[in-house]
Amino acid sequence: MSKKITIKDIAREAGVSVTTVSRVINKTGRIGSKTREKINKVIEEFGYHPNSAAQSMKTGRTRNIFFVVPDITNPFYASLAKELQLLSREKNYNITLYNTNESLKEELRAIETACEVCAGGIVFASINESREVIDKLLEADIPAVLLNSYLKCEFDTVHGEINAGTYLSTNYLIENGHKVIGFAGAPADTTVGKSRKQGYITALQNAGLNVDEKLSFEMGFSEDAGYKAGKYFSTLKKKPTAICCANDIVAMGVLTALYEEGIVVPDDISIVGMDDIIYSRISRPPLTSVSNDSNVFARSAFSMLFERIENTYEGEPREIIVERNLIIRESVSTNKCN
Amino acid sequence: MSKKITIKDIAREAGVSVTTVSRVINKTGRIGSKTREKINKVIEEFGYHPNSAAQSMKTGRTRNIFFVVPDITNPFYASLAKELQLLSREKNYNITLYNTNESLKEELRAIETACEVCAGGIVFASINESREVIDKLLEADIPAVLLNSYLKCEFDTVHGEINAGTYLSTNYLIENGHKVIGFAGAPADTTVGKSRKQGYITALQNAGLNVDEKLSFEMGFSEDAGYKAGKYFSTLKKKPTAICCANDIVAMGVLTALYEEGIVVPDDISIVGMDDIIYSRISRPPLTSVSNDSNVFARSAFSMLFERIENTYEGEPREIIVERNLIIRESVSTNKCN
DNA sequence: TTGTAGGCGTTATCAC
DNA sequence: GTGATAACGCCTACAA
Repeated sequence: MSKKITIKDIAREAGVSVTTVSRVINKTGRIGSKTREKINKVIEEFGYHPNSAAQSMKTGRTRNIFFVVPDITNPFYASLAKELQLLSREKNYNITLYNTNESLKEELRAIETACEVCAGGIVFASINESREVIDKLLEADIPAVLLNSYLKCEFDTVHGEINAGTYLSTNYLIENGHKVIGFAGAPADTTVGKSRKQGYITALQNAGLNVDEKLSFEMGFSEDAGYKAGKYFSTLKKKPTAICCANDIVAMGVLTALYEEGIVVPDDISIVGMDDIIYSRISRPPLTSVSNDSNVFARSAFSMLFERIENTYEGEPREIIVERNLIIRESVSTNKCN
Repeated sequence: MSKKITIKDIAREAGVSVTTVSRVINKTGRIGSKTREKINKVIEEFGYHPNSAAQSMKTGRTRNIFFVVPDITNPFYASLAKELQLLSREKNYNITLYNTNESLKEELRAIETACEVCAGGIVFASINESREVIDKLLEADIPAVLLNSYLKCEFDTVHGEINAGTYLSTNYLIENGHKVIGFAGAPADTTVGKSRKQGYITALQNAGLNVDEKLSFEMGFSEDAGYKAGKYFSTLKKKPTAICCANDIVAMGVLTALYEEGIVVPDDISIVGMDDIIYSRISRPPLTSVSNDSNVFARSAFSMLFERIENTYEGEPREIIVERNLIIRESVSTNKCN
């Protein structure tokens, strides 16, 4: 914007007052159609755009939504970001990306920052729900929606069916005759981690199978954690015949470790992942996984958020549950009976 | 920020004028150390943060840098975004994410949007350089750095060695005895696409090998494009013994198609990728690739951008060239002589 | 070294 | 329907 043209220039040029111009920009109040046309023409002609700093100084809000994520490098969140940005653009909003690295401190700081810049909304994704975050969000008084939070709270949330993902995948393993099943990946001290572990345990228990803590390797959601888990399992005398992984990235790490150890998947050990990231299709073997549709997350979050922003909905907090489905590929051996 | 505290509140509480407070905030002008301490204490105590809308209304700039990318879903850009955000946070800047989907129209719109919100800087990544973008950037008059642009222009740039990536990988293929080598992926009408193709061609020519257009399948940087390329190559009577892929994602698609067709990599056909995304390690076989260090990109871009923002450097446009290295894994058969 | 006052571009509250 | 005018919170000459 080389020469800044303001609402005043438009008003002068159109021979009206700034008030009137402001009114047609914001579509507020009644305006004669001839006046409106005239003004719109001038706006068009001059390529005028309202200065958003000035706008938000008045309104105390910017057209800017904070997207707070544990790790943008995770394809699930990257896709989410992409869709969110697309949706936001249609409403003339921008997306501010805030990567927390799964740290509570950063999550809190993200909210503070959102306040400082008067963010118009927050889409908050975490692997660990905490009352601290919610309180801070409340205090911030910015419309927000929580992703992957199972906590009952004051905000709209969208999440997968609780515990369902690993339940589905573990159950599939059981159906295929597996009885000694390992669990890899999720950090034990996070909400999402606990939930994933619980799905695994429930499936085992429902089938009357033992839960053996030696068969759980809970470290983190990274490929590195998966790699270590794979190494660990390969040292066991009584190896599992299958491993349920907390997400696909972890599964990839497990795959790499097993490959290095000369263990063949799925012939020796079966693997299931979770999230169905696009790379699960191209792994060898293609990874059986559980869907976690980022676009559904994005759209649900977005529409709820905007109803809050535009005061279209002011009722009780809502909860959208995203269906999960087993995606069967080739990383699980069938009819294993040992 | 429930109750908004302003600079006035701080001034009143500290028993000084707003000017003085403003001065200590912006570290401008001389302030008595006792006064400064007092003010800082009050600021701390009240948890005061300057309203950035008001600030930028004065300065005409926000602490906000636009990160414009073709596709945030590409791990290279996702890592870049992560690092960029980390760096920015230290300077109290935020990252606005703008995904262009490789469309010129969106790229232009991104720049307009950056103007509207008075962005403090732009990091612009494209697979296609165009004078139009550069002119718009110039007109926007916002400090900017270009990623992957080889065009000599008015902005600082950071890019890999021109044509070097595919030159390196193709050459490696040649060294290992391959003579019939395909090229997969890059869209022919983009700068980056052309550059990658050129590296491939140069390597061939240097080795006195024929360039056969039938062995080029130029479609796009997506996995899907790679998949189609793989299918295409598998239908050829005279199949290549190796394929140079324009990036790793394309290579992944090729791998999938070849796998479906029962063609074994690297025994039947060798594959090389490019960018060394983390998933190339976990593909089967692990993919031989060429490094493209996103962290180096991020840090170089960031430091140059901030020197512009802070007027620490005002000289000629600079150009940072990021070294590329061949990463040898297992997707290339050695000693192929046919 | 510190304070006073004006203005940045909008929107909102009045009047007309 | 339309127009003056007062904020919004901050920065910055200019004064003292």
